[in-house]
Amino acid sequence: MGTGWCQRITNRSRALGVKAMKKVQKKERQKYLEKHSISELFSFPVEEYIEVHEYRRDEWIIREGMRPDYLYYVIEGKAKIYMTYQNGKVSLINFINAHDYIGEMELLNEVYYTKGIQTSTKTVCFAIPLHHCRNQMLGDIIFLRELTKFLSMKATQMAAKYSQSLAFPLENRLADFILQTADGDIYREKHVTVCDFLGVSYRHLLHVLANFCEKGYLHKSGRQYWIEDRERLQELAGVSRNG
Amino acid sequence: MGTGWCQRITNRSRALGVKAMKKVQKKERQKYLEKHSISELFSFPVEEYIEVHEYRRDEWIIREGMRPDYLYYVIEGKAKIYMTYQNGKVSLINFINAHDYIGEMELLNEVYYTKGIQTSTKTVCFAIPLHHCRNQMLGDIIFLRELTKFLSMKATQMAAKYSQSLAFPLENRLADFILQTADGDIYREKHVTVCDFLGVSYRHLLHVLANFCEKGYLHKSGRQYWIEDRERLQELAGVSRNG
DNA sequence: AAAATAATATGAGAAATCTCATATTTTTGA
DNA sequence: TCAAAAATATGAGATTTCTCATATTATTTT
Repeated sequence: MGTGWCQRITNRSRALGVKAMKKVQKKERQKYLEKHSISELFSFPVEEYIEVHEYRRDEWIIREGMRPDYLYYVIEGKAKIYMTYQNGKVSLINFINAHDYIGEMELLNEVYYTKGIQTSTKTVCFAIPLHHCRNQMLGDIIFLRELTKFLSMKATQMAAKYSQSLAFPLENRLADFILQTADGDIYREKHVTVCDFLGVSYRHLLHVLANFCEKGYLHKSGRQYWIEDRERLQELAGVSRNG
Repeated sequence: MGTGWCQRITNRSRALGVKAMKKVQKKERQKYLEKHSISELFSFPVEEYIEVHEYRRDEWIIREGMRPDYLYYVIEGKAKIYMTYQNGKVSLINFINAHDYIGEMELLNEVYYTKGIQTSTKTVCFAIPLHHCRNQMLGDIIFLRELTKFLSMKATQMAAKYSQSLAFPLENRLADFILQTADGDIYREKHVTVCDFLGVSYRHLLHVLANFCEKGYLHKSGRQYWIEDRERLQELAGVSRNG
C-alpha cells in the first residue's frame, strides 16, 4: 500500500522510542479505583492486586508478539489493534475503547499470537497481574460470564465487519463508518487511520470522500466534513447492515 | 453479485422446503452419547437433557432471525453460517465443523441477531434445551471456561480473516483457502461456495484459478485441481498470515 | 428418461481500487 | 523557532474485480 504504508511505518517506528507507561500510585490510584469500580465484575478482591497504568498518546500497551503480563481493562482513552504480516504490511484491525479488555486472549489461550496495541489518546487501564490472579480469574464464575459476553460480542462484531468488507464497496462501508464516528454532524477522523481501518488506499478514500461531497452528502470545510444528507448516508450504510 | 447471487438464492429457497430434522431416540441416542461424550465439558449431568438432532444435507439448523431453543454442539458433519443484508444480498460468513458450538450467542446475549445455519452434509448435533439448562450452563465454571476459549478463538480467527480480506487480493486468500481445504494434493471445493466465502464474483474466482493453472501452481483435471507447486502457493498464502 | 435446476465455463466491457508521482500544509521534536 | 516528519491533496495509468450475456455439463426431481 504505497503512500499509506510508508506513512504508517514511519509513524510507528517513531513511536518505538523511549516513552514509558507510568504506574499510578497511592492517592491517585485510589481515586481511579473508586471512580471506576470493577469489583462487581469479580467475586474475589481483585482491587488489592490492580495496578493503574497510564499511557501517553502513541505508546504501545502491548508490543506485537510479546505476551503481556497483565489482563488490562480500559477505563479511559482509545487505542488501536495492529497486526503485521510477513511481508511487512501493517494493518489496523480494530479500535479499543473504555470498558474493553486487552490481553484476554493471552489469559485464556496458551498459544496465541499477540497483536500490537497502541494508544491513540492518553489512556488509563486497570492492569491485573496474571501471575497473581490468573487462576483466580479462570475460576471466577462472575468474571467468566462477563468475559464470555464480551468475547461473544467481539466475535459477532468481527464477523459482521468481515462479511461487510467482502460484500460491499467502500462507498457503503465508509458511509457506515462516518455515521459511527461522527461527532454530531461533524466528521473528522484522520484519513490515514481510516484508510488503514477500512483497508483501502489513501487515494481511493479521498476519491470516495470527494464523491460524497460532489453528490452533496457531505460538505468539506477546512479539515472537517459536515454531514449534509444524513438520510442518504444511512441508506448507503444500511444496505450493509442486518436487522 | 449477478450470476452468483441468483444461483445462491435459488439454491437457498429450494432448501426452505419441507425437510425436517429428526430427533434420534433411545438406543441410537445412547450410542451417540457414548461415542461423543461431552460430560467432561459440564459439571452438571447434562446428558439427561441432551437431545440428539440429525439433519440432512441442506437443511437449516437455525433460520436467520429466529432465536433457537437449544445450544447445539456439533458432533458430525459440516454446516455454513449465512447472513442476509437488507438489499437481499446473502453472504457466507463461516464454516462450522465437528466440535463447534451453535447458538452460543443467543445463550449469552439477550439481544442478538441470529444468523442462518445450513448444513452442507448430513449433520448430527447434541441439542441442549435452553429452557431447562440455561441457568445451569451460565453458572457452570467448567462449561464457561470451555466456552470462553471457544469464543476467543472464534474472535481471533474472524479478526485474522477480516484483516486478511482487506489487505490482500484474491490471489493470496485463494492460495490460503486451497491449502486449507485440499484433501492431500487434490482441491475440489465447489466454486459457488468458495466465491461466496471469499467474497468475490464467480467470474473472478475462475479467472484467478485459470491463472494459477497457467502459472503451473495447479493442474486442472475434470472437476478437480491437483496442487502442482505447493511451495509457491504457500508463499502466496504465507504473505497473508502472521507468525 | 425427460425436464428442471444447479454448477461450470468463457468473453468483453465497466467499475472499483491500487500504485506511483509529486505538491502543499500541518504537526512534532530538537 | 526551525527543520523534519506526517498528513493532506490531486492526476493519471495500471490492476483487480464486477456485471452481463450466453453456453455447456452435471445433478436432482418428477
